[in-house]
Amino acid sequence: METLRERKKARTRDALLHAALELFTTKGYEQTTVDEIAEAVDVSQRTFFRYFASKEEAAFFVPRLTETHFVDAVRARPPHEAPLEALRRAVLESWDTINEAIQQVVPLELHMRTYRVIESTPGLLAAHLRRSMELEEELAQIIAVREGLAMDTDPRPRLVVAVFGGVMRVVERMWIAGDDLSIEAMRELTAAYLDGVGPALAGNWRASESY
Amino acid sequence: METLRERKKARTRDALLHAALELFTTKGYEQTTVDEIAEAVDVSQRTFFRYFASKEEAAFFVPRLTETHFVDAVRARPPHEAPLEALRRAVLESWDTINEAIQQVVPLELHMRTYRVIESTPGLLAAHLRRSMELEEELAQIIAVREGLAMDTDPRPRLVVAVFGGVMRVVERMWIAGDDLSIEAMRELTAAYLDGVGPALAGNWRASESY
DNA sequence: TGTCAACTGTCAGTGGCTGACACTAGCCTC
DNA sequence: GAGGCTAGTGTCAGCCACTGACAGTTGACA
Repeated sequence: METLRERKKARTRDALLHAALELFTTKGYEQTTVDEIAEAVDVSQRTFFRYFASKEEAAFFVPRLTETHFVDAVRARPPHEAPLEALRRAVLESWDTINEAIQQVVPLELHMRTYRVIESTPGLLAAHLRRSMELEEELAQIIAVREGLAMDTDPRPRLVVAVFGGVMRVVERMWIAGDDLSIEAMRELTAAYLDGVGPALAGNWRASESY
Repeated sequence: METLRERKKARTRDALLHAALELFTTKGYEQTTVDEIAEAVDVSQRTFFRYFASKEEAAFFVPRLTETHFVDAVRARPPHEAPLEALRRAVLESWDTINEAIQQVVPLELHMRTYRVIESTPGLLAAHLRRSMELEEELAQIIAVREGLAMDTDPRPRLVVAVFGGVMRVVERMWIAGDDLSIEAMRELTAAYLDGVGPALAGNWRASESY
């Protein structure tokens, strides 16, 4: 059974999160002070910092969920798949299931708006990239274990993951820049770009005008 | 002719830069306050912020030089080279010439130490990654022009550059982690990893145990 | 040499973040 | 169901990065 204390805690945390994201997406991240967030929920500033280690952490609360979700999907991939193939299937698959998980915490539309804020706020973008790098390190670890390799001596786990991460960041960018924000659009971009890497690296682009 | 004012200005900027990097590398970036840096040069804190927009900017003063240097090298590549080939040659080439340029501003050894601080300080690492991303955007632009493509519709410029950037970040990581900090070691890593990308993506690693 | 502009110091203030302490409210035991 | 225990909170004081405003100083240039 859930105690009253815990329910109360969860409620203020949710309230703080909502207030924060709502303010970030309306008046901008840097223009929003922690005092304002706290005031909107009617708690002290000090309390905000007991729930979130920093103002930044509030912005990345939902993204953190999706990352965990994706990592789990990679871990669940059958070991006979080649590394890049496993990563590819894991992303495509995790998108189908992640939305429900998000919506239990925050309206999907609010999360989308937040994502835009992250991409357009220098400080948040920087933090996002560092988080991506940490995630890549974790993925490389998983791949290395799958393939029975030592990451210290063999760079290949990190290389595939780095390439994969690079492509995914281009996908994010193009997806957000475009006007079709559906999951399907994202799936198509992902598939197309991952397929496009090989040819793009080869480099005789003038011969094959496929775009 | 150089005026006295300008010389004086250059001298305080150099002094501030040196003091900052020296403090960063000895007691750590976050443990160093701007007041300490200013005090070491015997100027007011306000003056520091007139030379550097932020504490961060001081840490990235030298890296910014090397980036510009590298971008110039890419621009100078003959247009018949394939994109990835041009990028590859540009890095390898720019390393040979960059060191002199650095040493005119800061002792090479101090710069190395600073680089380590950047990689191990979360806030600086995040900033570094964002800078890398901006650099990649610039490179993609150059590539797009070289190949006569529109970046809005054709993702290939961004894709090659993203892959290239990803590999270079792995190179940085492994190079700093290793114990051979010579330029030659870096050249070898770069060449090996760039060559290794294709095979690593293919994925049947168990067949070819080349590492 | 005197005037103008650039450079600097001082001061006051904002915002993110932290430690310390006192207080309140839910929990658990007797 | 009254007691103590403890988790959660508010208040206060303070650090640090950073900024605007104003006044003083010092190099440039006629």
